[in-house]
Order: sequence, then structure tokens, then C-alpha cells
Amino acid sequence: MTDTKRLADLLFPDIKETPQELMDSCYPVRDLPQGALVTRFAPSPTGFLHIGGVFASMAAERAAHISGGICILRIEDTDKKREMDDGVSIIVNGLSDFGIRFDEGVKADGSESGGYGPYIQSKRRYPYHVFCKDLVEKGLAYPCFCTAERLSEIREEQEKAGVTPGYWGEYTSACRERSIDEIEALIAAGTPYVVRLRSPGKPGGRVKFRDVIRGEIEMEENFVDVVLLKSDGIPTYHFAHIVDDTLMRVTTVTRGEEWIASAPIHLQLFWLCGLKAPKYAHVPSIMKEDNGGKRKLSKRKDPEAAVSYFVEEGYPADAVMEYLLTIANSNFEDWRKQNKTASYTAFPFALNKMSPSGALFDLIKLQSVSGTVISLMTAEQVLESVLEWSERYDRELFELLNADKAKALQIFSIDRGGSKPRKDIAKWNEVRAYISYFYDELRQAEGEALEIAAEDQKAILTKYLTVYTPTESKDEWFSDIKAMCEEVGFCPDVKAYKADPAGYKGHVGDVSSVIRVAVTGRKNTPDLCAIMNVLGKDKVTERINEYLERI
RNA sequence: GGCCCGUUGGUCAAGCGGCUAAGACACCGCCCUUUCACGGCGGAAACAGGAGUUCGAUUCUCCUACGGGUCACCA
Repeated sequence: MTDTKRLADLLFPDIKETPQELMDSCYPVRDLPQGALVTRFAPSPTGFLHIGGVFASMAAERAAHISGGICILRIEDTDKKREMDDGVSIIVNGLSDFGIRFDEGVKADGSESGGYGPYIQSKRRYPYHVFCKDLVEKGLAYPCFCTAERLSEIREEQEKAGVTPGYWGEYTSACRERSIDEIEALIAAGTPYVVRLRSPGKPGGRVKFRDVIRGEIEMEENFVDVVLLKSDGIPTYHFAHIVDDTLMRVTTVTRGEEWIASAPIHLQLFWLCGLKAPKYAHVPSIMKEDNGGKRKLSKRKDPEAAVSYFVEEGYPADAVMEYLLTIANSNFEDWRKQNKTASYTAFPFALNKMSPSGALFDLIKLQSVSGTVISLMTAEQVLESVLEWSERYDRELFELLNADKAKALQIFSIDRGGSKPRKDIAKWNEVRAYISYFYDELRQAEGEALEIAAEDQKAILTKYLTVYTPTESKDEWFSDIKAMCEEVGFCPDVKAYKADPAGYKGHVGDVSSVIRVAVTGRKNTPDLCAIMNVLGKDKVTERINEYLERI
């Protein structure tokens, strides 16, 4: 028996299978249509869902589904230190709120679905060890007994000498060349160890690969004996990535651009394991404007880094997705113009059309996208969404709307549904202010002030009270107002007024404004006729009388 | 510091050797209009800098500057 074979059995006495056997028996090639992508999103259960995570997972999910493929949600919990109790459910629920659906993997309650699992790394010890044993047997990996102290010594030395830090070259000699007997004794004595890659790389060596988003990338090859298995037998990200994405038959790895730097390690690992590397798509980070510069959105400094921010503010999930799509594929906006009412899921998303540079997150543009999304909703959809949102974030508003849904529906129906819908609401937390004048409970006592003389306003309103008759017809409603204009010294026709401004105190628009302010307290509102119909004659009269007393 | 990625109007961005350098958001003006919107029309606004390759560079190469990332028994 060769030494490496002996070593492999010593390190992994329970492993009898080879990687190939494992693959053949449990992880068969997927039966998918030509060109179908298998992608995955693989977060750590830190309990914090970053908007960049939504961006990356959206790219993975869209790319898979538009190609007729599969998208997997895998949990990377190989580091227990960063784990949080309900970390998994926060992430899964968070993504699901945004309409990102996975075909396989971990669900919110921690259960799993799919035939290529388990999908939680801490439950995948066995396959990792199968692959690791194979590497040891081939002489490509070895146990390292260096202590943390020894490692930091090495680091200091290297820093002083100005060479690349890391476990490589001459610094590995202690463990790389240990005899099998020595190792056996150390292990028998219970000495902790990690398993390291015996990297064949050399400083100055080059690797090339093709990134789906960035094209050709050339880098220095890996020459560090990176850790494959930590002392507790759990793999590092690098090794887990190789094993998982191979076994799960992932075709395209989408991940943050911060991983580009370690791609040479991964490529080398795939090569040494005799495996075909997947395609890589390194998606750009989402940036934030900061003193004229750009920087990565930070979880500490920027509230909008957490997706919970968008939920709390009341941005519809679709709006956030649409916005993200506009920065992911710039042709999305053109497509949207051609397909105004289609679901964004019909958009032919393409990874290779993503821009390689990090986009600034533009809240203003989000507002605009969101306003459009909401303007296309029906009153019923709006009410339902507002109810759902306010139940959690604005109890008072919720009670009010819920108490009289028919009225709420009437309110949300105003100026909605036509070919030119208003875009007054961009997020649900704006609804309260938008509809406040429909409810005495929400209305501010003082309304906005008009620049029309008080006595003229009084004349207008007093007169209007005598002619006001509720009507569904906007034309009738408006002709009533026109008809009374002359009597109070205002011009019923705007053009005529402009031709002879000296002849009148103002025009019909001014008259309407007075009524508007008296009834709603605002200078700007949607269709006033509709508003008055929602309020009803009694309330309108009451408001006008109240206003009359005030001025 | 080494290695890598990036740099077109305020922002997001088309462009892939020859264009008056698209479009969207924001901004300004006009039109429509009972207000505000919506919509329509129009305006201002950009290839980081320098060499080179070429008949011709936003586009290809190199250098510089700036921004970002990465160098763990973290992902």
C-alpha cells in the first residue's frame, strides 16, 4: 500500500466510496433541455439579507428560469461563528417576499426539497470527506498540524520579508514532508490538524478563465496550500464550493465580484479533482454615493442595504425587482416600454448583458419605477397591498381602511385605470398623507393657504353652497362651477381670462382652487369631483362651512 | 504593498474601429389642462488623463490617476 493510500485511510477510515461512485449513485446528470442553466444562491445564515444578495439571487433565479433550468438555494453554514438562530428563515422569507422562487433547496422552515441535497453544508460532511480522501490518496492534500501561533509567526516573517503571505513554498516544509508514521503518532496523540491542498502552483504562474459578465480574466495562479478541511472536519468555502456545485450539477456559478480573487484557487481545485469547472458569472456590487465617490453599500451605515428597509418603507416587491432589473440588464427598460403590463418574469434576462461595474443604488429612480408599477395596479390590488403593509407598519391607517373597505376602494379608484394613470404613490408609507383628507382622523386642521382675497373666497363658497348638487358626472359638476363664475367676478373660461386679465378677479381655475382647498385643505389633488363624491354631500358642506368660519 | 476588477452626461446606461455618441431617472422650458399629476414636444448635460496601433479611436495596446475588491481553520 502506498503511503498516500495509507494516509487517506488513516484520515478517513469510514470513507469507502470514490467521488465518481458517489456521483453516479446519488447525483446523476440532470435531464434538462438544451441550454438550460442550473444556478444557485448560497448565502450564509447571518440573519441579514443585503440588497446585493437580492440582486445576485435575482440574477441567478432569472437566468435559470428564463432558460428552462433550475435554481437552487443552498445554505453555507460552514462557519458557526457568523450563524444566527433564525438566519435561514429570515433569508428564505426575505427572498420569497421579493418573488424569488427556488426549485430546490432549503425552505423557510428549514426543511428541504430536491434530489441533490442535502442543501445545508453542515449536513454534507460525508460528500466533502469523500472528495477530500480522494485528494489525499492522490497525494494532492495532506494534514497540517501547525498551530494558530505558528501560522501568525509565518505571517509576520513574510510581512517583514515583503513576500506574499500564506502557507506556501518553504513555509510548508514542516507539514508537507511529514512521514506517515509521524502523522500517525500525532493523530494518535490527539493533535488537532487541518487538511491542506498540496498546491502545484508557482508564483508567477498564470491562469485564464472566461467570466460570463466580464469576459477573459487572467490572474496569477494559486500557489498557496489552502485549507480544505478545518480542524473540525468541516470544509472551507473553497472546498465546499467545488464539491457542492459539482454534485448539484450547477452549470453557472453566480456570486459576488469579491470572489474573483479566489477563482484561481477554485479553478485549480476543479482541475486537481479531475472535474470540469462550471461557468462563472461574478456579479457587481451595489454601490452607494458617498461624498462624491462610490463605495459598497454598507450594512452598518446604510439603512437601504438591508432589504427590510424596502419592506418597511412599503415599496412593492415587484417595484424593487423591476428596478434591480433595470440596473442588471439595461435593455429591460426598452422591453418594459414595449410590454407595459407583462410580468417582469417574461423579460429575457441575460447574465452576459450585465454591466461589470458596480451600480450606484438610485433611490430616486426606484421611486419612479415604483410609482409606475403602482399606477398600473387596480384599486383592489392597491387596497390589498396597503392593508397588508399597514397592518404591520401603520396600525391606525390599517384600522381606518379596514373599517370601511368600500370607501377605501373608492378613494384608490380615483383617476386610476385610464390610459394615463396618476403616479402619486411610490410606496405604501406615502398613502397616509395621500389620502389624509378623506378621513377626519388623519386630516390636519390647518389646510394650505390660497392667495385669493378672503372676501372673494367667501363669495365663491357661499355661492357654491347654493348651487352644489352631487353628481357622478364630471361635466355637470364642472358646468355648475362655470355657471357661477360670472356672478362672483371670475371668468368661466381660462383662455378668455388670459386675453383680458383686467376684466376679472380670476378664472374658473381659481374658483375650483378655492373649493378644493376648502374641501380638502390642499391646493393639489386628483379629480375634485370624484373626491367630493367619496366624501358625500354632508361632509362637503360641513367642510366648506367650517372653512368659511376660519377665513 | 502584490494580484485582480472597474472608469461614457448628476445617476443608470447603449456602443463593441468610421454615428450629429441612443434611451431612462432627475433637472429646466413649452403644450395639454379646473389644481397637481399623467402625457406630448423641446433643452442643458458625457467618452478620467497621456502615449501608441491605425487612413480613422469611446471602441484595440501600454502607462498614469481615481474608485472598488482580495490576500483567514469567514463566507
